[in-house]
Amino acid sequence: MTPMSRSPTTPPTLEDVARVAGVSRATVSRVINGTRNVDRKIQEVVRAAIDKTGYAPNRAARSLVTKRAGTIALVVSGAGDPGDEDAFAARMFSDPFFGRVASGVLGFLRTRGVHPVLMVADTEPAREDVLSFLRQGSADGALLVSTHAEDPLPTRLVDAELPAVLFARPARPVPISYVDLDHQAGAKLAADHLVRRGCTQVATITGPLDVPASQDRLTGFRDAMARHGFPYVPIAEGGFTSISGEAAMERLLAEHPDIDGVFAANDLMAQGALLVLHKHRRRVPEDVALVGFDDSSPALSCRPRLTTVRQPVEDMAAGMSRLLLDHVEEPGLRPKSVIFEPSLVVRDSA
Amino acid sequence: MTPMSRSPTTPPTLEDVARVAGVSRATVSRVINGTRNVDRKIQEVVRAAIDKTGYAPNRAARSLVTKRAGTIALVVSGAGDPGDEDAFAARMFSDPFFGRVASGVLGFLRTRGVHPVLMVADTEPAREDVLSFLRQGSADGALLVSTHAEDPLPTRLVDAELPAVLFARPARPVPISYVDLDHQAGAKLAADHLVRRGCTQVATITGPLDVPASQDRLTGFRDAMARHGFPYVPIAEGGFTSISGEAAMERLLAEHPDIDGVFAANDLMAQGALLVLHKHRRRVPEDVALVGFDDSSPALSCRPRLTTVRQPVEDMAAGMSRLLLDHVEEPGLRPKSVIFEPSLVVRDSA
DNA sequence: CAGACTACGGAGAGCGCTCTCCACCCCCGT
DNA sequence: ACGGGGGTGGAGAGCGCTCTCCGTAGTCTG
Repeated sequence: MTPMSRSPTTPPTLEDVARVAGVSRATVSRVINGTRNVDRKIQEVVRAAIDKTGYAPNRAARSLVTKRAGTIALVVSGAGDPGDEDAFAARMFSDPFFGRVASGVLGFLRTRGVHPVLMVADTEPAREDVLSFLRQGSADGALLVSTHAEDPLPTRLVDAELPAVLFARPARPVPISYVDLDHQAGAKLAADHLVRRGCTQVATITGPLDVPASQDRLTGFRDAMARHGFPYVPIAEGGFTSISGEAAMERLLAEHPDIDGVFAANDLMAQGALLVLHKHRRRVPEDVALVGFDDSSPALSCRPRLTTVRQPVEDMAAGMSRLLLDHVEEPGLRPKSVIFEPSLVVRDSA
Repeated sequence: MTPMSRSPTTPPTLEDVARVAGVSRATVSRVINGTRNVDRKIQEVVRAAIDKTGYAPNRAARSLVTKRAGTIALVVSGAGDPGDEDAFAARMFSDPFFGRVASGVLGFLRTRGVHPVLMVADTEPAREDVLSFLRQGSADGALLVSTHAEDPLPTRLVDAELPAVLFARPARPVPISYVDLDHQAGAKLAADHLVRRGCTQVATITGPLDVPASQDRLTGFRDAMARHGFPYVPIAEGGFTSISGEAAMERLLAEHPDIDGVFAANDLMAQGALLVLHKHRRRVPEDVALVGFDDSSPALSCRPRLTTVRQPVEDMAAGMSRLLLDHVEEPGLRPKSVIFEPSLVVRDSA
């Protein structure tokens, strides 16, 4: 009942540390945050007291006054199948691409003491959830990996003046920061390589044509091929999945049996194409040369291993995180974009 | 300078809503949290005021008094390669298995207003980070997906009396809750299927033998084979990756060229094995029947599609989350374990 | 040596919320 | 008519932290 009695289950507070160290709360706070010069000796005493008490600063209390959560939302956004919300998350998270994004984000944030909260925004309530999460100050900003061209979230975030950065340019113009790849340059890399190899009947499997990245890869590929003297490139649209790649390859083969080179707009679809080419007894790369895009894990687990356009996803994710932290620091900052350069990774398939 | 002037950039607080509604802070709080009966009319007035002000409760302030963060840590734990910390994260997150875990966790939490914070604990500082994150009250508990047999994190979590639940039984006994699969039953499913198909020269590619799941799958497989009259089962140890599966299959083929059935302890290794079998011109399933484990995405993108032992990972992840929330609710709760049943998914490879 | 300035510790006011008390009102029984 | 009790709103005390403001001591300048 004495005032000094404190339940042993209650974690130590700044006050406790201050008492043990024989200084004031403010001083302990200064030592912890390094905000101002504190005498060497006192610093040591305080640190000893921290160790002794096992003190850990309470994040909620700190956030309350600093108005910083120290977390950001990592949002995977897209259109879920109504009635099967989990399927969207499952699909996204099993895409090796997302794994690389997460890894890049984590790698960058880990040194800044910021932590990502995983969120899925595939339905309207889920989007509301993201918005209110940010408005509550539970996260200082949002990193958005959007899969859907008509995603309303970027606009809503901008309207609410919440710091946010996109992975990839939005389909419709929104004044928001993003990182992206020079997709056209990447596609050109693929085209040049195919032509250099001597391919003359080249086709491409595109991604869903409502997403800008797919469009750009297609445009870049066509332009480059045209410049090489090939004005016509057969195309088959896929959906960035292995299965859709198979279907697209089947179509291509049916309509253009003499194909000797294929550019698939991502590795997953290239993997599917490979299966179909095997089935049709086309040797890769001898009969048909195949170039993928992304340089994700399937590129390596395929046989032959995929020649592919490398997207520096981890770097892009890190860049996206950096951009977001900038926006969090300085709320007025106007939107920026950072474009990364792809590179060709030559392996066995072309 | 009048007291009513409030910067327009400052988000509205409970106080503001109360003023607009003409009631007290406490009443607004009660309406929002539904903690006590509030007069119908007043409820409506308050809700109108909330809409009008665009109020969103400040999470930090709430956490400060409720001592609940409303978030949990989703920790991927293992041993990183020193000097290349990011590689670990990259590997883990691109494993389709992890994607399913994340998706299951998210699916469960989404309805409870709890959010997962993604963390990697591959190095000592990273482990410290996880621990202090929890001790700071930034998260109410931890979900641990451990890949490493000697992972010290579970013990440290228990010692610090922090709520935590593991995915899979820890290698060394620790008084902690976990969900797991009946791996032995799963392996038996594979063995029975292979024998039923008429295989007589059956081998297995195991996971790393220091992790319990690998041991159990091996033991279960051997026992079942023995019961079928096959006392000897050649084994090759892999590392749960596609590459390691290739190497293991090569070894198996070199030492036992007459093999006609293989059980791989996960789909990724089965995928690798498939590549090697193709290379050696063994038809699957005609010459060699192959059964995987997990039923993850590679099982479907392989050709032939993999017959595999399905692990209900999403359900397990949801169960893990539920267990954790129970522990958060009731700190004294003693450890529980929940074991899930596998099932056989018959496709084309066996 | 006065005056001014620098360096550094302490006091105390909040940050926005929840929750315990307390006050009040109205309805009931006697 | 009056006391008791259930239902409901308000007041106010913190939760643990940061940060501004102030005080004191030591240092420098002319």
